Amino acid sequence: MTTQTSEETAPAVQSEPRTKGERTRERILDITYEAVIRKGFAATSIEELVEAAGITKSGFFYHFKDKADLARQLIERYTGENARFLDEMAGRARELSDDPLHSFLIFLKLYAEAMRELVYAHPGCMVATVTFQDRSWDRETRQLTIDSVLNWRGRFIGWLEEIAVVYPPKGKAELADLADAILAFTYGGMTLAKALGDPTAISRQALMFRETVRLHFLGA
Amino acid sequence: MTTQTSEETAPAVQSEPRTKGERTRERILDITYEAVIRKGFAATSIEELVEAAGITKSGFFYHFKDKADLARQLIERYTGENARFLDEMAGRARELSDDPLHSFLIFLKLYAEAMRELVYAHPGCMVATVTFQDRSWDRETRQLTIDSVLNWRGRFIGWLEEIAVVYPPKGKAELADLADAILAFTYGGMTLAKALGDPTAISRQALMFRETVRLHFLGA
DNA sequence: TGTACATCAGTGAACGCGCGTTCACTGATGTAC
DNA sequence: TGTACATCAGTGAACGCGCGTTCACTGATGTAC
Repeated sequence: MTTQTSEETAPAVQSEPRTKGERTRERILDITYEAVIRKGFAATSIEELVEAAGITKSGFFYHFKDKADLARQLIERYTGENARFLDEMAGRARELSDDPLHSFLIFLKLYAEAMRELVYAHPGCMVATVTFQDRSWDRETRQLTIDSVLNWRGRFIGWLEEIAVVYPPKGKAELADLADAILAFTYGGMTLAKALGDPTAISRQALMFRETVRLHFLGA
Repeated sequence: MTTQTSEETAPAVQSEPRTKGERTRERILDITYEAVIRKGFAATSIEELVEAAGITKSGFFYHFKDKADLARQLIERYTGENARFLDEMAGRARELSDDPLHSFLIFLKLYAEAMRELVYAHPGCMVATVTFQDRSWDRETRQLTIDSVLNWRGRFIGWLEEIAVVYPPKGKAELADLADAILAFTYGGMTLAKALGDPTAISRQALMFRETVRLHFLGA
């Protein structure tokens, strides 16, 4: 019974899961994500997850070895999703201009626009949650998020170096600090958005940073 | 027995506690702060706190009505400490210059310097932890942190308006967005500092923002 | 096309441990007369 | 200066509940022959 035709609340894009088990697993991860963002990992019980997912606790342990395994799979999924999200945006920006500076400025504009809607749904949110929050996560899981941060930091630095070749910087700031600023205003903006209840906080910070980049490479 | 002469590990400044009970209460709050920053509130048990404090669980309940009461007292204390910290810094900056812009730039410099050492010890850290993290905190407690954020946001906006009277802005950014940026790079910088294991992240962001402010009001 | 077996995707009941909380009691210190 | 009582700052033992985890079992689907 209760064969509720759960109307396919598909989790984003990514090759839609084939088997029934896959779908259940994805559903649990969706529910977990939402709960962890709201309350933290330690405060999220398996009991509430399985109730929301419409299975039993033992069903949960069919899909996940233990709670730490759930954490690891969650982070793997969302660092991946974050990477795809940024990749696609960077790719589109590169297509719209051959000039590295202009494509970077386009990227920041696209990013600001996307952030107006995403905010909490944004997978990068998990990074802030993990690094900030809990030593509930095991070492391996924390390392996954750190790696993803370092990866994108490195790519932003590369992009900025590419720009600096064409446009010798007018400002004093280090390129690494500019790259860090993207990460900083994203995580800080999320905190602010939550505290102020204003989801536009991140995109406004993104546009301010865009101006900083313009001034840094082009001058006034 | 075990009258360990606990060598007075004084908690910051603020009118040192007179009675024995006061000292114990402060000690518990110190220990709680450190644990919450590391692991989150839900993941922090009363048992571990009292063990570190060297009392029994029932001793804890002499000082705190329940766990939510501990949370509330913790936040009250650290929003207060944060306010005093910023107040003193703003006060010193105002003393060093009568000009609102220059005193603001001095403030940012002082802030950047202070952040090089503080990072995790910084009481503002609790804001990020509470707003980001846990719905473990009750409504009253969350409101306390939101109020403190809004309070400082308002003061920064006021200061920037004062500057704008003397120095008509050259840049496009809204003053409110500039004010938000201080909060954003602080919280974002903390996330970054933790993720990268680099405590200088915040102060570098502070100095970058300082440049942005300079350009906004003075031009290139 | 039918039967045998294997795998998938779970169920249901029970477990032990730790956690927040309570409650009756207590030794040390402070205050009144 | 000594006694009576009150308050402070806890202790120790017990509680029940929820949580993560296990284990034996099961119905539905897939595959081999």
